[in-house]
Amino acid sequence: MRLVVAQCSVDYAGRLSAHLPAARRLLMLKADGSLLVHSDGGSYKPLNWMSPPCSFETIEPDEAQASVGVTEVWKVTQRKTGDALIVRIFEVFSDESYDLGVDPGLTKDGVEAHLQELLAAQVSVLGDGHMLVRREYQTPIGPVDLLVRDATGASVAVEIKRRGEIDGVEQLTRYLELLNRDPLLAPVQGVFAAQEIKPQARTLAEDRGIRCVVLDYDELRGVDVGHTRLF
Amino acid sequence: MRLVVAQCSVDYAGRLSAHLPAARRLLMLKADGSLLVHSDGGSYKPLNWMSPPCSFETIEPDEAQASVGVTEVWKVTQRKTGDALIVRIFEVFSDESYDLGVDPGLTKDGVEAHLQELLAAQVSVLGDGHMLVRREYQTPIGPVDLLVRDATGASVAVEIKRRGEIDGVEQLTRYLELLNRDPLLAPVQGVFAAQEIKPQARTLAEDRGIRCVVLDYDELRGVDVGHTRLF
DNA sequence: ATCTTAATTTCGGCA
DNA sequence: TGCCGAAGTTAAGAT
Repeated sequence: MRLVVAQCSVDYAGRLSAHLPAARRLLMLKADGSLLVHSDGGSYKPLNWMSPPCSFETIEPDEAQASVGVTEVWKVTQRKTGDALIVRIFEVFSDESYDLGVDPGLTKDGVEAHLQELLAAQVSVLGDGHMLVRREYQTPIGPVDLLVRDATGASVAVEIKRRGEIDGVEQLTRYLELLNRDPLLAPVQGVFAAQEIKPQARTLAEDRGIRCVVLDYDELRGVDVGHTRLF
Repeated sequence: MRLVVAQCSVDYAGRLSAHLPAARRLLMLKADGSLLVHSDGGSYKPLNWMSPPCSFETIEPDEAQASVGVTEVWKVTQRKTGDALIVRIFEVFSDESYDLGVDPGLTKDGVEAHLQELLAAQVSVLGDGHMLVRREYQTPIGPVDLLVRDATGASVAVEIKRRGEIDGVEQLTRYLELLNRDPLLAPVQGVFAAQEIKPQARTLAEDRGIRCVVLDYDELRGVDVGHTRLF
């Protein structure tokens, strides 16, 4: 990894056009040729970048550029899409390279799959007497997160999301349409379960007779969590 | 901005849990206290991070940590959400700070809003005799991108996307359902316009009687563009 | 390889 | 400020 702190301007031409006027920035050049242009604020997204696979080359500035103070020009291009990133460097404050090796990678815990697992183990959260039929119940248009039977034995299709938005309601609606054609299952009730449900999604869901259930992750995980604390 | 290259392990506890085993990485500490952990590959997304606003503190390693070689512990916390990132440092290879100042920011050109603007000015692209009624025609469930009348005077609702996927078709379907309840507008024809339309989206749209139109950005922009070339 | 879906999404716009 | 939708989304999993 090569880290360059420099006064520079940046232009991107590809799926859109973008321009960064000259300023002091960090240029991060990764081993795969990709380039990130970071400022000293904002979130993790760079001001501009080029994703791998891409090729890096350094160009001598032409006379016009040199006359306005450009000492070096970087050109990073993506072969496939034709996207190009041009960095014009006016002054370099630091230029260091490091060998970081390959990263062993991240392990995660607590995403949607985990929510599904927890809810499957406690479908009674959805209502007294509910029983799990199957997780990932297969249909021709994709799997329903949970298929459940309520206390009366009626079928319930559950769509689980971390954040419940309109997309999820549409998805569940398509499943319900299909499941309700099956005489062995129909009538199938829909339940939209999420840690957080957006008002628009709730409105749409209820308008379609789909019940909304807000999930409490900590509660699902159990009171006596005993999960490792970091500090 | 402080750049530290170090052998370190990272743990995140917040909306989910995540762990990075010890390896050589770049730690980017921004002026707002936010932290990015980058490896020497992948795209612009860090392996792990903490978004602002957050606070940074350094902790002395306890005996157990010191005994396995931890020389320093960083703790970055977000007040609001309670998220915490813990970086355990084993060895520092470089530690440099730079004053980058505030970035003037990015200017963009060529996104969806621009497509809508261009198409609004040339609705005849949708068919001979088409006339624009309104851009961003308001409905109770959100604005329709373009409301148009065709050569016969019939209403046409246009949904514009950069990339046309199923979501967009669903969105347009909801609008059409609503607009067709209005006797002053009905019957309203739907047009799904995008630079690129995914096969599944096209199938769904056509199945619902929605016409698909592929937009050519360069063509909409006009032949004599005269846009600045980068190289 | 292509497509679908989630994301600690981030980011901008508008009410 | 909160909500909603787009993004040069990126990234992971399934087909």
